[in-house]
Amino acid sequence: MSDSNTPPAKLDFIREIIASDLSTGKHATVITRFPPEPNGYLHIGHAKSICLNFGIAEEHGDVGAKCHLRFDDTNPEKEEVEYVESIKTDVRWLGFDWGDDLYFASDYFAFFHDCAVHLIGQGKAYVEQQSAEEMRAARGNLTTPGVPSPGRSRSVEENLALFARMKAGEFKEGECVLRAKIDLASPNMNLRDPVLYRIMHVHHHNTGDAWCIYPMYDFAHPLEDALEHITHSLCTLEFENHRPLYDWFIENCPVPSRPRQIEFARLNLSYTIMSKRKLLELVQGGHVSAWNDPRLPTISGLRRRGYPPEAIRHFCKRIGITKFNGTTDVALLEFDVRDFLNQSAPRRMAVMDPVKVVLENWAVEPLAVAQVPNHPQNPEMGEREISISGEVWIEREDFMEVPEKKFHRLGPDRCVRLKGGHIIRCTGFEKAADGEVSLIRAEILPGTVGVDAPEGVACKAAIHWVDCATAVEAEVRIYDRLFTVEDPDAAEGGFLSVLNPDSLKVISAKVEAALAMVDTSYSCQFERTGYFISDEKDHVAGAKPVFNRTVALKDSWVKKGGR
RNA sequence: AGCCUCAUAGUGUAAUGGUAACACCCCGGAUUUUGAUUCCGUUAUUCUAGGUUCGAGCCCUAGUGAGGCUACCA
Repeated sequence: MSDSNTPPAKLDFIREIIASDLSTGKHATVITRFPPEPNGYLHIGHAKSICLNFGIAEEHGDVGAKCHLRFDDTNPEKEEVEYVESIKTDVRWLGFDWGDDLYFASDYFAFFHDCAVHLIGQGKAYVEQQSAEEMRAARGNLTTPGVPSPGRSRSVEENLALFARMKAGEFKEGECVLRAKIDLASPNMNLRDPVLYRIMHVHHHNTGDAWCIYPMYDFAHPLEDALEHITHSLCTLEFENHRPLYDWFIENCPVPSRPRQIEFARLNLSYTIMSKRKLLELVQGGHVSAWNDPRLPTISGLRRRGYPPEAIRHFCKRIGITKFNGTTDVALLEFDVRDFLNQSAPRRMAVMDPVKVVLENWAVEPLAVAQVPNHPQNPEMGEREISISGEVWIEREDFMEVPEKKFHRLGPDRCVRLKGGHIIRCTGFEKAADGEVSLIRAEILPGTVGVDAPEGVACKAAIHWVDCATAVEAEVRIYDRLFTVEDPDAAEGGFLSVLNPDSLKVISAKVEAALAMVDTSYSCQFERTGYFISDEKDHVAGAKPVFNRTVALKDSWVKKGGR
C-alpha cells in the first residue's frame, strides 16, 4: 500500500502546474517570490499574493522550496525606506518568513546594464532620441502599426557609444532612452519596441547616486526572477499581455535560469478602497491619520483594527486562486475574523454606555464574586471571578422604560439575570433633566445565583454588567471601515464611514470615542457587543489603561443597529 | 477598433467527458446565564446559440458580457 490513500488536496491551477512540474522532473524544487515595490504600505490585496507565494513554498518544504522577499525598487522617484521596513513588518506579522532570501532589484543594476549591452550587441536594442510624445505617436495604436524612428537603424557601435554616454550622465532626463528592437507592428503593444532604460538624475534609496539610468519593470523583472532562480513567477492578471515580453528577455539575455510567469486574479473587495494611489491620497490628504489608520484596508490598519493574521490567512485560503476577475464580498473576510476570534478570544465584559443599577436589598444575599466562564463553548479556557457589589453598571440599551414586544431585558417591574450573578427585578428608576434614565433601582431575587429562574419568575435574558466599585475605566475608540459610497449600509447612515471613491472626499469619517467600563485591563472580547482585541499589544497597563483599539462589530450589530 | 484573458446560486470557489457541490450571505427553526455562540434546515447555480459525443459545466465554432493593453509606473 502506498500513501496515496490520503485524499488529494484541492489544488488551484497554479499549484497544479507546480505539482506537475515537480512530478515530471522539470523542476527539482520550487522557488517563488513576493516582489513589492516599496512605494506604499501593503494592503489586504497584497495578503493574497503573500499567502500564495509563501504558502506554496511552505507546502513544498520537503523539496527545499523557498519564497524570496524582493523589493522591486527600480523607480527611485516613488520609493522610500519607510515602506521597505513596513513591508517587512507586515509580511512577518502575517506569519511568513523569508529566511535569508531578502533581495533588492537595485542590487542587480550592474547585471541589468550588462544585459542591455548584450542586447545592443546583438542588434536587439537601440538608443531612442525621440521625445516621449514622439514615441507615443510613432508607436501607432490598437489598429495601426507603429513606424520606425531614425534611431532604429543605427549601428551597434553607435548605440553602444550612445548608451555608454547615457550611463555616464551626459544626457538630461528625457533626452533619450534605450529601447528593445522587437516588432513595431505587433498587435501586442508591449512588443512595439518597449523602453528598457530611462534617464533619472535621482537619488536612489539603496544605490545612492551610482546610477542615473534606471531599468523599466518589463526589462528588470524577468532578469530578477532568472537571477534568483525563481521557478514560478506569480503575478496579477494585468501582466498577461506582458508575458511575451517577459519570455523575450529570458530568451535573449544571458540569464542563468528560465522562470515562468503565471497570472492570477488580484483581490477585489466590495466597498473597499484598494488602490495604492487612492490610499496614498487619503494619507497625504490628511483624511486618515496614517497608513495604519484602523479604517484603512492596509495590513497595518487591519492589525490595529484587531484583525488576527490567522483570519486573514484563512480568508486567503478560502477565496482561492483563479483567473476570474470578480469582487469578493467583505462579508467573507469578516466571517473569518469573527470565526477565529470567536474560537480563540477569552470573553470579558464591558459596558460601553453605562447606567447605574442600585441593588437595594444587596445585603440580603451579598456575593463577593461572580463566577463566569471565559468561553461559551470551550470549558478548557476556564472561568474567572469578577467582584461584584450592590451597585453595577449595565448597558443603557438593556433597559427600556416602555419595553417593546420582543424585548426580554430590564424594564419597570421586569426581571433579568446579571450574568454569573442574581436575577434582579427592577423596582424603579430616575431620570435626569434631559429625560435620560440616570439611575435604575432593583432588587436581587435571593437564591437565584447559578440556578434556573424559579417558578413564576419571568426571566428570559442575561445581561452583562461591571461592578461599580472595581470597574476599570477605559477609553474605547470604535473604528469603522472606510467604505465607498456604494455601500448599501452606509446609505442608511448610522455607524459607517463614507468615502466617495471618485472625489476621494471623506464625507463622514466616524471615530466613535466612548468611555467604557470594563472588567479587565487587557485585550479581550466583549460579550455580546462584539470583539474587543489588542492593538499591536502596545497598550499601557495600569489602573487607567487606554484602549485605542477597535471593536470588530458583529454583523447583526452593524446591520440591525444593535440587538 | 486590433490583440490577450475570463464567464458555475446574491458572493467566492469545487466537480478524470458520466447524478452540479462546499463555504459565506440571506431567511426559518431548536438550544442558550447575553437577541452572541452552538446545532438543524429552506431557497437558489453552469451567459446565449449551434456543433462533436451514447453522454458536455468541461471539447469545438460563433455571439454576448466583463477585465486588461496604446507610461520614459509597477
